Amino acid sequence: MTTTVTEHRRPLRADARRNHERILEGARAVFAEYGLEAQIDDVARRAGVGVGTVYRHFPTKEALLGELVRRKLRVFAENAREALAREGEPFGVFADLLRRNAEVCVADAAIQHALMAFGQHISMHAQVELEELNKPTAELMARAQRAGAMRPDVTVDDISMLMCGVSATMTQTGPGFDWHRHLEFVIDMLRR
Amino acid sequence: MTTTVTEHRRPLRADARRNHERILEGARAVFAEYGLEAQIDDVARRAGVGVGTVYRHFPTKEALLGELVRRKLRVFAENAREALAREGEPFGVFADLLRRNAEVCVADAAIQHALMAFGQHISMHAQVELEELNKPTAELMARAQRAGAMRPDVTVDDISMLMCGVSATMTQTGPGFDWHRHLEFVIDMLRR
Amino acid sequence: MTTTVTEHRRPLRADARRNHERILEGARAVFAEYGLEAQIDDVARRAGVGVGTVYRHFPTKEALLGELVRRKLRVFAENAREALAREGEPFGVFADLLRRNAEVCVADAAIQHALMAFGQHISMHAQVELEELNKPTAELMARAQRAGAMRPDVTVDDISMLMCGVSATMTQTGPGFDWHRHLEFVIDMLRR
Amino acid sequence: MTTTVTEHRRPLRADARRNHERILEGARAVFAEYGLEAQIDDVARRAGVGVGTVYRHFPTKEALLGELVRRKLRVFAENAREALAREGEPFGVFADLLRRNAEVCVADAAIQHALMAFGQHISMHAQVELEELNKPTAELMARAQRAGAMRPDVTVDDISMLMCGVSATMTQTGPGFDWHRHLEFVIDMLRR
DNA sequence: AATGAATGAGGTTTCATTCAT
DNA sequence: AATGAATGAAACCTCATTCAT
Repeated sequence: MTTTVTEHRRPLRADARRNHERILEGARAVFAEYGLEAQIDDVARRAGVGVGTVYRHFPTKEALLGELVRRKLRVFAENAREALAREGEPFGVFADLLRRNAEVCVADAAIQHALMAFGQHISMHAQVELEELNKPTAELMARAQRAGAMRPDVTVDDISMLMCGVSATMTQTGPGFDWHRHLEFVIDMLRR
Repeated sequence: MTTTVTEHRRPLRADARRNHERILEGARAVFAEYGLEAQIDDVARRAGVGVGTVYRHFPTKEALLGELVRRKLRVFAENAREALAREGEPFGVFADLLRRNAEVCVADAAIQHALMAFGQHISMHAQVELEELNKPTAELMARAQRAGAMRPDVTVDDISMLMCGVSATMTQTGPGFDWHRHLEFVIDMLRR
Repeated sequence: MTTTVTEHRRPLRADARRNHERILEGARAVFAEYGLEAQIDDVARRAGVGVGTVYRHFPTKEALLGELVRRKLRVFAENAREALAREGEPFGVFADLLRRNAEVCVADAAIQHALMAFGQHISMHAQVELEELNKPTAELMARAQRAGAMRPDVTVDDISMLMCGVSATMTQTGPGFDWHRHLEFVIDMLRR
Repeated sequence: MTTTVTEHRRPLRADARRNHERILEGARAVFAEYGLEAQIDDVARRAGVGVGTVYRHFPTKEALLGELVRRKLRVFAENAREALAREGEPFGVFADLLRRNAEVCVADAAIQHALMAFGQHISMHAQVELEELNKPTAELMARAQRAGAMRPDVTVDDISMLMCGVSATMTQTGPGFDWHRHLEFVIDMLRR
């Protein structure tokens, strides 16, 4: 098995790096459009490369999905760090972070499906990214809790768990289902 | 297209009825064990019948899943009607119903996956069962709301939506994920 | 293997005989409509009996087809015997027989397909009927040949062969294909 | 839908072209040996490739059969063009063409079956090839007719039709069936 | 004798992954 | 490093035939 590019063993050639991006973006697009059953061939076509190239960059379909998930988690983390740098009423800042990340999620709900389908495996494949997300999040929560604006018994893991629930609503189109509403229920519940 | 048994055109022969049950039970078991990608052949083997028999009863994999889902919804509805007949503090009765139904869910979380995977389609295939569930549930909620123990703006559809979130936690095994905890958060949300 | 009804081992009960007819007629109809890939279930449904009943009467799909073919050959033979009894110019009488039998054929061209698909097997399954057909046909041909109106080198087998060709045109819908025209060519071939 | 090779979108890679040939040849062989019910797996095995490869080249069994038929028609056409270039008594040249093409046919009579089974569809899938065949054939016939050696009322379409009849004899093994004899009847009939 | 449910070998097709070019 | 053709293990589904009722 060859060294995967994502492990950054050595700096990539410029064109390889460009392909890497195009594949990831293509994957995001086709999974968003056709769901997880989209085929690697579709990803390749969308990315404008051959299947072989996809496999050179990601040894397996699961690995590709995994990277998409990790990317998303990195965006979440980035947003969290930004929130941390922001001035303002702590609970409001935190609530806005949840709203913002939810918007990121909904952009391609299929990745959400991936997150679910992966189930237990995800924590293994995104350990690092999860921690990078949890660190600033925990700090934001601590601030809000110290200010007496957030339930003191809620933990970062609870947030992941509850937000997974909100994501589930995104992929579901039940009668009267509305993830914005779901999210506001969650935020309300966290308050005080 | 052949008449599917589920349409109850005519009373089934004794052996057919028995097989129908065995198939459904077998399906529940293999989906619980191997997830949704379990194959019809596996279902057949587990049920102790030939593949053809499975296809005679359920023309397609989706139809089989659909029936499993409907069955589950019927159990939910049954529990709701029982709760309605029960004496006691309205909110507590309702909360217990949620807890009880959640336990039913977790028995075979894979069906939950099906519920998710179905997404938008489910409401079409389980219209009737959903209504049978919603009727008593709405009545229970109205009681709790009249007693001032439940948020007055919550609707039955909200309950479905929030419980789907809880189900998502069942299928996910994140760090610190605990659906009991998720459920209690939800119950808290609904209070007053 | 059970005794097939077609072998007339013992007189059939009235209802069995009726079913036998209905099955044969149903088979003729569905094979004519859907071609040879029509299923035994279709035959049974059309005949208004269960599959099991079809199998009681005909041990196999091929046997059913075989009987249909034999029936057709019996009609041909019947027509040939009638022609033999008729007065008139020998070649004309013979040509009319061919035209008449061709009309019988076209009624359900699918049986023709069966005749073709069977290929080499048919002569084994319809030996008797073929002879019953060939006897009067040979006599008719001899008359025409004695009268100097038909090529003297043509044999009964040639007629079967040439008429199979005409049948092929019936099942084929090529551009400009017209079995009436094909048949008249054949009749011309035979003349003097 | 993937681009089928037969559409000649771009020059095939050397190995793909080789496989294309091998598949076609394998198909010809197994259909000749086992008839039309030969399976794609058999074709693949005979060609020494995987099933997937067969499906990459021909999206469906019918497509594969179709190409075989078209190939055969191209050989017929090629022979017709050669005959056109030949010196000699026009009717004799034409008769020899029929004999030659009949020999091509008999090489793998199963394709003939395909031709029949296709029935009405064939003209749609082989329009071009049919015209390529009909053009020189019509010219050869015109010559013979102008020379007063061929019946003036026969058309190219009649030839197709009559030759289909001869082909039927090839696939049938009735008692006394002999396609050479059938063909000579046809040729005789066309004379003058 | 009739019924139709059950059977399961067999058929077509898909698609993640490998490998020759 | 890139390409896309090749692979073949599955997956789904059909249907001639058997067998319990």
